[in-house]
Amino acid sequence: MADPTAEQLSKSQVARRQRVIEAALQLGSEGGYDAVQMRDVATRANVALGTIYRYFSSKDHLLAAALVEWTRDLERRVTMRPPRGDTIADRVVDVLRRATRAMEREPKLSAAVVTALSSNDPGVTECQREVGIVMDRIQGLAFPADFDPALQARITRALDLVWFSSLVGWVNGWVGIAETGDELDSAAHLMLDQFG
Amino acid sequence: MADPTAEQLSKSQVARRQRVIEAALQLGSEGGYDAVQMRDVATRANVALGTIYRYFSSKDHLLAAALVEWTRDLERRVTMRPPRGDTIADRVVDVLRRATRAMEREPKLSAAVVTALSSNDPGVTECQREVGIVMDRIQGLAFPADFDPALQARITRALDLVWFSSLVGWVNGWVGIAETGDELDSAAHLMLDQFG
DNA sequence: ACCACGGCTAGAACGCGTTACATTCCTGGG
DNA sequence: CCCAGGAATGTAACGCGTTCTAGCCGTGGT
Repeated sequence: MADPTAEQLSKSQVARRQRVIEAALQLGSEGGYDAVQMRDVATRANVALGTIYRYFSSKDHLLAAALVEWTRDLERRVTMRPPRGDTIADRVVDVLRRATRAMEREPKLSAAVVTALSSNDPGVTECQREVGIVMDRIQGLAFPADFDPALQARITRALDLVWFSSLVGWVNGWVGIAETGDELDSAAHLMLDQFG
Repeated sequence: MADPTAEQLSKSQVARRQRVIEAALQLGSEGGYDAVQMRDVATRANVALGTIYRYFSSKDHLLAAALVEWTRDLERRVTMRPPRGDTIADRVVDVLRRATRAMEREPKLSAAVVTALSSNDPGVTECQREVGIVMDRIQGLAFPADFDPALQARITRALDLVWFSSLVGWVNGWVGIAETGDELDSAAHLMLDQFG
């Protein structure tokens, strides 16, 4: 079943699934996308190759699922230590730059999961949606409570798109990590400076 | 050589290269990315499999090169019939929507080339850059001549990123084509309504 | 305690991008 | 006109994601 959220998994099954994700994370952080080879993941997770495909519909789905976990971690961290800055734009940029910095710390792994996220595998679609939702929530922490929700949604959505493009550009080597941050910065200010 | 722009190609070589691209376009428009199989491209272009790799470093590079040609066509069309609209935002949106509509007419092919464009193949990087440059020029047609160039570059760049994300979202089935247009619309207005 | 059933395993097999190799063709310089 | 050398051909082979098969194991219902 490609969609684990719909099923009741036994304790050992949850553990197996987690072992698989962890194996993928390890291999990915060591050698990037290409180094995450399904046979190696299986070996390292002490699982049969076919078993992986019972939990994930593809290699990309597996890596995308890992990114979902990562995003949730980020949300936790940002919630713990809320964004700093005088203006909305500053706070939004603060949040997005924190996300970028976290990825910078594991460049190979980040490249791997971002690559996976732009696959058209159906299993990935749900992960993509999930990541988008969490990113929206995270950015929401940078807005004042009385900000017009519809407007906030539009801005947040646009910044999600810019963020995603920037990441893809970075992992594919089109731009350096610094430009990535600058582009986010620029876009956020273009959209937000006109408001408080 | 993966970079045909640097070399002097004989007449028959140019023709061969073009046959390969055309074969890829045909297969792509019939069945999308997966249907563009290198062996089939070779057969249809009356070329040996290995020959394709003399001109393109990968399947993705081949498809990306096709997109570059497509983008140049778009530029020609937009130059012929300049963007319409009262405000800058309207004109920019007009241009971007025209691009989107053109893709809508060949959904399978568009999905194929956009997929290729987000590959991390080194040969693709140059195509990506080229597409970006052309898109910037096209958008430039929507700005008045006296608009601040630095500001225009920032806005154009951000819209490129939004455009790219939207396309990826569309070809991967995350959003419908209508939302794609709306997202561009929204972002363009967010950034441009504050100016003329 | 037993049986049936569904998940798990090991491993083979398939598809397609990519590469390698031997051979033939074409072209431009002597 | 001829020859050297790069380009093109046809085909086999490789790598890795994915799928398939056959058999084993463990668990939950009777």
